[in-house]
Amino acid sequence: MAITQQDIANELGISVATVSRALGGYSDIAKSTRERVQQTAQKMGYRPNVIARRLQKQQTDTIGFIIPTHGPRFSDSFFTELLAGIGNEAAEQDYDLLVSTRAAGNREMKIYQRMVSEQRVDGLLVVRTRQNDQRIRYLLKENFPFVAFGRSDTSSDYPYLDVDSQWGIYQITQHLINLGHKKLAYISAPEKLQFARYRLTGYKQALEENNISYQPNLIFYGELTESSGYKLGHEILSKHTDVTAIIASNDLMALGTMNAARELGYKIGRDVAVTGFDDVPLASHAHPPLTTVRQPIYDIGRQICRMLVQSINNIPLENDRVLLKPEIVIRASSQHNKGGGA
Amino acid sequence: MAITQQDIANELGISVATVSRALGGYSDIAKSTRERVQQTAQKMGYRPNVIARRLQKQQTDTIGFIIPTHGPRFSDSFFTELLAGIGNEAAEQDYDLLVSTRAAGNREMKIYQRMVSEQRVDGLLVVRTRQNDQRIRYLLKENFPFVAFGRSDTSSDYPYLDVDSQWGIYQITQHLINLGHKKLAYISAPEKLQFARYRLTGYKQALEENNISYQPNLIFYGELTESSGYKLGHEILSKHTDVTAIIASNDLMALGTMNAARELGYKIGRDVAVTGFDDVPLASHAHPPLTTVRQPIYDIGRQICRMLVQSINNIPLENDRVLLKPEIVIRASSQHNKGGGA
DNA sequence: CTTGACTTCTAAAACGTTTTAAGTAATAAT
DNA sequence: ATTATTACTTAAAACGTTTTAGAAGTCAAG
Repeated sequence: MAITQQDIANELGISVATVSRALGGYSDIAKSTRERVQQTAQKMGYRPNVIARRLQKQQTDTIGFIIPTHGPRFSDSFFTELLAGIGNEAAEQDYDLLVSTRAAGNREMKIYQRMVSEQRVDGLLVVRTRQNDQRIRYLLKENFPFVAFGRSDTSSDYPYLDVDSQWGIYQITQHLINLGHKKLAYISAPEKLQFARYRLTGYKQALEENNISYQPNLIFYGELTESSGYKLGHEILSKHTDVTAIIASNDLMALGTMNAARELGYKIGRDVAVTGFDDVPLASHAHPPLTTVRQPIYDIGRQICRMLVQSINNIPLENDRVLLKPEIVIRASSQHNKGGGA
Repeated sequence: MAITQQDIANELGISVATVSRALGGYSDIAKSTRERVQQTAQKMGYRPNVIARRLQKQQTDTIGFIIPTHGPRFSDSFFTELLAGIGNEAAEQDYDLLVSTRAAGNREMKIYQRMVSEQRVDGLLVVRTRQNDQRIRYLLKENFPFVAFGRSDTSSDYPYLDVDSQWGIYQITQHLINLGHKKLAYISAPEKLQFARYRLTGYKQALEENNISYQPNLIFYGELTESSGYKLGHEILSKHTDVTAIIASNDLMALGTMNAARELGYKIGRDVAVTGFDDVPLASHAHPPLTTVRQPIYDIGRQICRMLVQSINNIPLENDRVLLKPEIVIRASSQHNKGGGA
């Protein structure tokens, strides 16, 4: 059986209250007593029981993070990196991290309700915000602490951090147009994801400013996976042989597209330009290296975690609506182009 | 404030004990009472407080999983997939999943000690087992429930699941030799990882059986990342121009190597064969698709989680040392070879 | 009418901690 | 010598649940 404060108290012939206060470093305990308690605790190998502490303190010192997976073979290095950021920051702040993996859908809300109503965590991290996001609606209704990575369309305010991906895609599109591209296909994230909107808007905005007409049939919707990018890449390049640039809304789809293009005999960078979003480590090592919009994923993880901890502890956030400017990373997948085939 | 059993008891004029037993479905509660309690609980929106329950039950219904990261930009889709398996199985078994991210090293053991001694979890999952693994030694000493993904060299027995990667690499090497390769470089995982040994042994074994002399200078040690594979690929192909096949001990390094090879003007599959290990989704979409050894990562996650839950509940495992035969997946990265250049 | 069996319910203890409110003893001030 | 003040300690309550041990009531059998 584990050693408890009671055991220490018995050993020293004092009360548990004194033990608790001595270990807690309260000033109303004599220095000598405190030291005796600490030494005995050490000697006996005392370790606090966190569950008991949590019950008394009515807080769990735990934050929850529900990873939205899609399908069993869920594999996205974006999330490992984000998780590393969140996990490391949580550890530094002395918080435990409770992780659930759940596909979006009906049973997803059950998890959120469980976390909140059964008081499993003190706060939640919400990622991949969606249009009219029911998770956010729920958490706001329950007045439960949370921080989101991503804005939402609900007008209500809540603390979030987001990357200005409209600006990012705008810049990338502009870059491609500057290179002479006129037929630019766009592979979007699923429409229900909030960031899909922003990115598409950035694309449209760049076209408009350059007097290139927006063609809805050049917009394709993918699932953010490599295999989805691969399929759409094939489709785009076989149906629309005049397309000279493909803008994908994440790196995984861009990599898939690159593979499809190569398979069809295109030389990437020369015959067709491909760009992504995220700058996962894979992007810089792709062949050719992928032009993309860099999100500091690890740091984002750290920062949303830090914001959440502050929010849980009622420390007002100096800025509770953070919008980061991403960085455009030009690499060979969008270079060497002499003007496309239009 | 949340509704407690006390509130229900007051509402109905009965004792908390009755409420608890009614909700717990005990048979010594009259059917009518049980129904009244259930209805009232429902009506009042009662949700159990898991912390209180845990304190009383002296168990957390939580399993811990410490992800060994390397460096801040940790990004490995292997772990997302494993995590998805573990997370989904844990949810099915009604367990919470506590995740920590920590680089191997000194502070790593602190996390394990914390989890165990402060009773934060009922059991732990250990992955990436190492030689003389101190985590395993510690858990065995503490007699704490755990299941490892991977064997270790300690003779002591503990429940584990592992993939017979010696066999896998042996098969892959044999396959390459059959294609006519005679100079086969090998990119190993860090030597301290237990599986690095097994895989290297498989490689040696295949060479030996085919009377190809083992050359220590064809063995290279990488960090399991793409960029590490990329660097080593460069090194191998520039230093050893007679090498016609490169066997990497995971897919990420294989992909990196492929990029290096392509950059150096090699046509993969024709000029040089490259193989990996894992079969992450990326492998099949690489260009050319990567020959590799398939580990069912998601299922492994599910299975080690299931084993752990059984072990926590003292249900004897029918088999507590599972060794899975991996599957060899031949793809284009090792085809079309006409006999190498030796 | 007693006994035993059975059904249904509950008071109290327990889990291990922190907090509250009060107590004791010594010292200083009046 | 009484009263404050200070320094230290602690009994008891609290957190919300489950479990233990037994009470109270009903019914049937003897």
